[in-house]
Amino acid sequence: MEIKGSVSVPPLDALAVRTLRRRLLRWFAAFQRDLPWRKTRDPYAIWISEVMLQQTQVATVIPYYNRFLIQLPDIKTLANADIEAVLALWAGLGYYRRAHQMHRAAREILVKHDGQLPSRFAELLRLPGFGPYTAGAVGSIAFGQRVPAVDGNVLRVMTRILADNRNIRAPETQREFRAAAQDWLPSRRVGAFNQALMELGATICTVRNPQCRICPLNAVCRSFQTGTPMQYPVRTRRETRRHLYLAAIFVVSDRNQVLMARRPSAGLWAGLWELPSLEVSGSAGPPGDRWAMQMGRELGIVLRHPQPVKRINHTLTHREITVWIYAGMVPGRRDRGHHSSVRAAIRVPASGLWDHYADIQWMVDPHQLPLSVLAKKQLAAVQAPERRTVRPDEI
DNA sequence: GATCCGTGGAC
DNA sequence: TGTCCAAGGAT
Repeated sequence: MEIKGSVSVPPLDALAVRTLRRRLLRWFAAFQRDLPWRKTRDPYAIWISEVMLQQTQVATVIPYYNRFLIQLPDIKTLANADIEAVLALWAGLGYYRRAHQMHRAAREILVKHDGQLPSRFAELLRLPGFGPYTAGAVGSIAFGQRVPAVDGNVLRVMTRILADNRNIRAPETQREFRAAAQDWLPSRRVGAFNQALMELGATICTVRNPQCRICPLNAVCRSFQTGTPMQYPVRTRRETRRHLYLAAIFVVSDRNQVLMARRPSAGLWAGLWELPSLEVSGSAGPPGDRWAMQMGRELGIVLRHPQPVKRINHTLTHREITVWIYAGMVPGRRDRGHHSSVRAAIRVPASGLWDHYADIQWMVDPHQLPLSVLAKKQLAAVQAPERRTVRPDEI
C-alpha cells in the first residue's frame, strides 16, 4: 500500500495567475446565472443569501430567500422579530442553528454597529454564524474588500487547477487554500472574481462530468493537462451514519387538538416542533408498549393499549433515524379550554420529557408551527386522509 | 482535529 | 434502495 502524497504543490506563476483572472472574469461576465441575490447590492440581502447557501444548493435556497426578504426585509426587522417567526421562515432548510445565529447577529449589529453590517472582514468574522467563507463572501461581494471566499466549489476548482491532492477536509489545508486564493485575487472586481470561481465550480468544474473542453481555465489547469481532473479533490471519507431509534406519541384531545413539543434551543432541530418523543434503545422492531406508557405517564395522559401505529424513517448526514409513533388518548376532563400549557393543566412531576423539551402545547393546527421535515413526515403519517386518521380509542 | 448539525438533488 | 455532497460554522 502506497502512502498518499500530501506535499503542497508549487503555486501558479504570475503569468498563469494573470491569465486566470482575465479569463475567469470574462467568462463570468458572459455566462453567469441569473440569481436573485445578484440583482441587489444590499449587504443585508447578500448576507442572507450567503447564510442560506451554506451547504445548501442554489435551487433549494431561492424560494426561501425570496420569502425571507419579503417578511424580514432589513436588519432591524430581523432583529426585532421573534425567533419563532425566523424559524418559521427557515423551516425545511435545515441547519437551524444558522437561523438562530443570524437572529443573534442582527441584534448584535443593531447594538454594536448602529444597524449596519460592518464592512471589514475581521469584524464580520466576529459575528455569530460568520466563518472565514461567509465573512469573505460578504466582505468581497457586498463591500468590495479584497478577501477570498473559499467554499467547496472553490476548493474543487483550485485542487484541480493545482493538481493538489491534500485532504481538503483538514482545516490546515483549507487555510492554505485561502492564502492561495488571496494571491489569485485581482486588485478590483474581487466580488465578481470570488463569485466567478464558485460559479465555475457549480456549472463547469462540477463533481461529476466536469466540462473541461469548454472551461475558460483549461489552459492553466494542471489536472486537465494530465487528464486527471476526477482525481480531485481528495477528502477523507465520512464515518458511517449511526442509527437513532425514537418513540413518539400522537395524542389527540376530544377537541381535536394534537400534543406538540418544542425542542431545546440547541442541538438537533433547535427550536422546532415535533411529536413528543424519547430515544429508545437500539432495536430493529418496535420498542414496546412501555416507552409509550412512560411518555403517557409523564404527560399525565392515559394510553389505552398503545400500539405502534406508524414507523417513520429519516436520513440525515450523520444519522439514520427510525421513529415509532404510538397513539394515545386523553382523559375526559383534561381539556377545559382555559389552559394553554399542558404543564399548567396537569401538574406532572419533573420528568425526562419535561426536562428535555422547551415547551409542550396542544395545537389545533400543528402546521402553524415551525416544523422540521421529520415532524412533517410524522404528522403526514398519522393524519394521512387516505389512511383515515388513527383515533386513540380505536386501537 | 473530530464531530455535530438537515435536507434534497443527482446518479 | 444507497452513496455522495452542496456558496460552512461551532464546539
